[in-house]
Amino acid sequence: MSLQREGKYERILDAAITAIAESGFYHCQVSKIARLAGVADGTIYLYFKSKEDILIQLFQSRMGDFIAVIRNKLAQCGTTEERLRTIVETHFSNMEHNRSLAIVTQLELRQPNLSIRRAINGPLLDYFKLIEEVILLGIEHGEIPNVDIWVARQMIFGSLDEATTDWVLARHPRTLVSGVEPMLALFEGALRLRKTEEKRQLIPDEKREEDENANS
Amino acid sequence: MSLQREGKYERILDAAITAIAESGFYHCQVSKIARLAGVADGTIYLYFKSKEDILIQLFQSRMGDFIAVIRNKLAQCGTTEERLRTIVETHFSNMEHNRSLAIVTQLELRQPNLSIRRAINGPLLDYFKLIEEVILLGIEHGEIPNVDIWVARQMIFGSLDEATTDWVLARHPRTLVSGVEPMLALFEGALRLRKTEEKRQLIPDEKREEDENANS
Amino acid sequence: MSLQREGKYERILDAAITAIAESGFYHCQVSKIARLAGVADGTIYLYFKSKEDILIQLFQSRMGDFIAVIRNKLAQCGTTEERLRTIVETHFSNMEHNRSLAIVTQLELRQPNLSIRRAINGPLLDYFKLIEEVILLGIEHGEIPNVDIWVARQMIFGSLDEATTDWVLARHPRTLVSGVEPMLALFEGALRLRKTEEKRQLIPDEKREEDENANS
Amino acid sequence: MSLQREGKYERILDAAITAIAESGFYHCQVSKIARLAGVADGTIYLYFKSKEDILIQLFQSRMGDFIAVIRNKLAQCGTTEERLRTIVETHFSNMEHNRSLAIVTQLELRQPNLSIRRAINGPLLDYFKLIEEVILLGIEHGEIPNVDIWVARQMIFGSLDEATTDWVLARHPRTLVSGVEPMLALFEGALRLRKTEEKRQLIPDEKREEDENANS
DNA sequence: TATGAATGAGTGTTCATTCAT
DNA sequence: TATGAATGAACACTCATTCAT
Repeated sequence: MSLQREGKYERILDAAITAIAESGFYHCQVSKIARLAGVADGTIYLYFKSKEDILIQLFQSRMGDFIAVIRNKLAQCGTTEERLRTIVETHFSNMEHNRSLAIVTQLELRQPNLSIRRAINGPLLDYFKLIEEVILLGIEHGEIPNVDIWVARQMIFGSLDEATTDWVLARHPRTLVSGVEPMLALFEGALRLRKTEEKRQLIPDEKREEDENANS
Repeated sequence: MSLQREGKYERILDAAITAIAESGFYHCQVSKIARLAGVADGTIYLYFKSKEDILIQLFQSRMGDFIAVIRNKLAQCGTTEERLRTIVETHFSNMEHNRSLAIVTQLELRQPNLSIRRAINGPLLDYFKLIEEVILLGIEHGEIPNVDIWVARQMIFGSLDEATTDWVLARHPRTLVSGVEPMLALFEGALRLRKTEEKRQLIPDEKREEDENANS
Repeated sequence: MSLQREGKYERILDAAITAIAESGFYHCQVSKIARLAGVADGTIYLYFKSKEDILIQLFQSRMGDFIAVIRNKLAQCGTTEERLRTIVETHFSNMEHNRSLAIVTQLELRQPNLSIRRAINGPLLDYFKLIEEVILLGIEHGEIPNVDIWVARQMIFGSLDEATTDWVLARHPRTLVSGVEPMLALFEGALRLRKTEEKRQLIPDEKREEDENANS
Repeated sequence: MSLQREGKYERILDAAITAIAESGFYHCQVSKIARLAGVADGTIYLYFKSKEDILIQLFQSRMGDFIAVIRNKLAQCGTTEERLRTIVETHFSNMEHNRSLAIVTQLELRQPNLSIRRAINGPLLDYFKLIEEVILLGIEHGEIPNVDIWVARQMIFGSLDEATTDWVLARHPRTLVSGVEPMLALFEGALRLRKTEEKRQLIPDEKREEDENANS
């Protein structure tokens, strides 16, 4: 029974992603979501308080999953370079593999509606914190000079977000993941990332100077 | 501000910015805009085809002004460093001095609605092109290595946009303009900007004037 | 314009009486009232806050008229007997001549709904006060012994009300006005009404005693 | 009150009285009745055809009890005075001791809904007949002059009903039973009741017993 | 141009009832 | 009998747009 409940809950959420991505939150009728989910209109209200609540739970659930995945991957990274790469790669590939969710995230969730904003803020701030932790760790490890963490986070998230929106709006035929390397290069430059090869103590100082020259 | 003298068109546009910033595009009634503008509901439809059309013309008009201002300022810049500074400063100060417009721009214009998107794309692509030109010029002048212009533009616009959204949503008490310097530092790092103070010592005045002419 | 407004207001009220009498307040759709009134659904909401508000204004308006009529007639009565007759006659004939309004009054307005109750109480209490004033005047004039005014009012209104409900529900084929004389006889007995022939000073005391015997 | 031992039918009926008295018939959900009764929603439909049927059976059951009680008490009365007193006292005390039932009876049962009306009519007409029998007996016994029985019944029931509604709506802080004596005085006056204390002095005991047998 | 009363299509939500278990 | 998740018909109300003045 509980399994069926969960089944319907997820089906409604998936249907909502598709429906909202197609028509936008305001133009998408609850009955359309119900039809896509294969349930009756009224059934929606056994799982969600209101139409707005669908949007909120949708974001909290999917963004929660997303952050959990990134956190797991980050735990296995040894350097800031790897961590940045993990964030960019996971962000882009996740969005690319779930275009409807990306549309909802990039467009529909930018609501001025207060209750929606409040509900969205939680998971979003988690993501921000995660990015900021990576920067802070880089500074502590001496990989990054003392940058303004807040602004650095704005740059990283803003860039990923804009690239995703660009892709969602199909302003450009490129795949999202094709932007991973150039984006990473920009981030490393912006953060003056000192590649941590020396940590492994295999690389002589001269080599490092070459790298720095290449970067400048 | 003389309510009687300004054209009704402008008054309706200003009223729309205020009203939409307050309640969001979908929750803001045409009659509210009319009331704020001091005109009858029907009058709106003498100047605008539809409610949607208000949003579109609003963005086109204000974004057009914004781009014109930046273009003017850029014409007077001699270096990529100055040009980047101009963009960041103008973007932030414009948004900060017109919070309602910023709210509309940052939140309300992210509509998946196709006709709105199409109408918004024009001015936005102008802005993108403007940023890309600055990067391209930097590359041509040897101030910037060969970066992926597309991705660089995504980073610059995305960062400015995210910082503005952050400020609009008051996630942070800082003023927007306080982010100018750190943001610029990041951009310069990301673009591996070769500061052109030395350059000037290498290039004769005549040459520099040619560059400036090319930019104007 | 104001005339047209009033025209529609009244038309909606009349339509509501008919529609509610037919189907009951809860089963009667706003669109049915609109159709009967010859206006669009939305027009209703230019004149009334809500469906409930229609019921409230309906009662306040019609009951107000009713009380005004009775008050006028009472002002021309010289004796308690005449006043009681006026109340019974007016109550019955008004109801009989406006069956739909009677249905609404007798059945639909008995709502436990608090806001409806509150709105109804005003005019109803006016009517109660009017009845109580007649009784009080009778006591002051020595036409009625010292009865419990509150309970006397309950009896008078309750009897009129029940007779009206009986008639509305067609439990009996009699006309309402055919009940005027027997009802008056009951009221006069209940109130031990001393007929005020003596006031006219034409009738000797012996006659009065006969009357009293007949009444006992 | 042992929730487990009472039959579910009775528990549902009691729950319905409480729930309907609180929110009114139309605003009271079947699921609320089920919750109060401690049964599942579906269980209601094992005992009742529909929500409407609950109201109908509720009235028929409770009103049937009420009439049976009055009939029993009336059988023990020797005079019309006693019979009237019995009706008024029982009516008021029953209502006062079961306020929720009174609310349902006074407010919720005034439904124009035909099927409800029809179902209610049965027990109500029984009550009416009972009152009319008392009046008729009074006339036959010479205690009451020849009054219009129909109208007299309307007066008696209407007065009791209005007093009860007054009390239900708390328009007055008095208890209901405090109205017994004044109400009785009014009824006796209205019916020109000839008190039978003297009568008993005229009639031998055997005769009185016959009367009582006739009544039972 | 300007008005604002009137329109009526459109939809989120409720809740009595059913039925598989 | 008993359950309670699921159903889906039904409806009050909103608001962008029109048009007679």
